[in-house]
Amino acid sequence: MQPLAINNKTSLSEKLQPIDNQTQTDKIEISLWEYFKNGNFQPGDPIPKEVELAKALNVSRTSVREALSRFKTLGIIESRKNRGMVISSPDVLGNMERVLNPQLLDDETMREISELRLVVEMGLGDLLFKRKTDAALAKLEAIVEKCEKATTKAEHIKNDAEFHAMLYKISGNKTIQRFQKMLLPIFEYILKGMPEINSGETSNNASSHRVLLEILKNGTPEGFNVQMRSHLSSYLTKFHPRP
Amino acid sequence: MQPLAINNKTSLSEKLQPIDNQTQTDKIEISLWEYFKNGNFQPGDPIPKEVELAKALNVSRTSVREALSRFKTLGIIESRKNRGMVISSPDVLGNMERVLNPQLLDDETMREISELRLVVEMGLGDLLFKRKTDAALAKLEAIVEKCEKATTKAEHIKNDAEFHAMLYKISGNKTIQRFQKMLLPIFEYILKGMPEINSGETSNNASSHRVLLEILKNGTPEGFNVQMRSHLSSYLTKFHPRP
DNA sequence: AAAAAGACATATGTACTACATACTTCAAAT
DNA sequence: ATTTGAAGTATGTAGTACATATGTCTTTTT
Repeated sequence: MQPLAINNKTSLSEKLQPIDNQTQTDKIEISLWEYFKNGNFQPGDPIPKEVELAKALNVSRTSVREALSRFKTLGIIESRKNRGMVISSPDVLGNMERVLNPQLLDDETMREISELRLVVEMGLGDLLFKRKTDAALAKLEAIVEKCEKATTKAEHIKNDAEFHAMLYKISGNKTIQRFQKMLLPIFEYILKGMPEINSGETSNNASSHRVLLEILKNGTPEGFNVQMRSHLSSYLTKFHPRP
Repeated sequence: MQPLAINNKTSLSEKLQPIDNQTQTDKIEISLWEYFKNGNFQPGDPIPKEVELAKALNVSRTSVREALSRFKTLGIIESRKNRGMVISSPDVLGNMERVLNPQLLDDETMREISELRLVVEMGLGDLLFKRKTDAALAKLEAIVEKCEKATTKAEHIKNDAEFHAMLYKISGNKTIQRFQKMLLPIFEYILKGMPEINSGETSNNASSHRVLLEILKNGTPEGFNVQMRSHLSSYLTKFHPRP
């Protein structure tokens, strides 16, 4: 009945390794990771059949399937009916996209993501100058003109989105383009929670767009960044007003 | 035996919709998505038991488990032995992280990711000025001094990484910090494939770091961005030398 | 009466079996 | 030679049984 003598000066977690709390499937997942890594598998390479893996690992096909299912979810393997399973090239952003849901994320994370969005946009100048073409600039100009003609608030918002979307397109980087598009809903969700920002600031966006366009045509990356910073500063100063 | 009369002028794919090629599990996944969305589920909320879901959807528990397994992999739900399953707050970057593997990604994607990394870094100025503290600047200065004293190439590389890591830390945005850290291996992998870049340019990094530090202390975000751009320009010009 | 111990119930995890389905391959037929 | 058909194969789905961990309730102990 006497309790075990314990040295209270060292934390328990230092002395006690957590008992094998991993599920069978977790272990299999780890084993497969190692196997794929060491085997130097590349996209297109076939992997052994489920039953073979089950036998080799001495576990049931059920558990192997569950582990493989995780890889499938991440897009690391693909399976077709008879061909078996093959390593595939995952969609880097796809997994993130499925999870970017305001309902699920906490506010802090979403604010940080919104900031990231702004940071990307502010750092975009060089790519734009590197990749801009006359055709692209013409399209951008058309959008700017639409911006200037817009009257309702809804129009302003829509055109603003279009303007920025066009910028990403000009960047010539599809990953960045998709990334920004993904982040947009989060950004807007956070903005909705900040009433101060929705006030009349939409009107000067139009002129600001015109300036950005002109700089992009005849200016320098430095100038563009400066202008973009002031274009977005109203957002940035509102984020994270913490000490 | 006579072949069916076909209007050859319109392609088959326009007239024939591809047959429902979704697997049972796919359908269940979609149903569950809807169910979660409409049910306004939030992290911590419990979801029905596997058998109940199976009954309600009129499918086997096996398939329901596979669908749920996908949500678990994405971090949208968690399961504990008897408590059942609960909605959870997913790790936005975690899923991306598991997939950022040079072995699996194609070169184009990795180049785009490397560019994204640079873009983020170039857009970071404002956050740094917003969040910098004397303590943080002191730490940064210590790193700069280490940079200046470094002699071997390995030291240079290590110190350089440390300098930039400290910048992200100062940004006060843990998501961005993690994001950059994730992207680093891809960035370095791409760099390895560009021999021109590895040449003597490491030496002037040290002085460049000193300048960045001084600007961060007494300068402006604009000035910082300009300097950071020139600090990174050697990388940027090498990326994507396409028409 | 409070606390500890034990028994029971429950939901997920694992295993095994059986069959369905889609795709490949190869042989036969026209 | 092209098409048709049959057999084989690996994944997908279903169902059953049991293991295991956790929570709950009851009983016992002090």
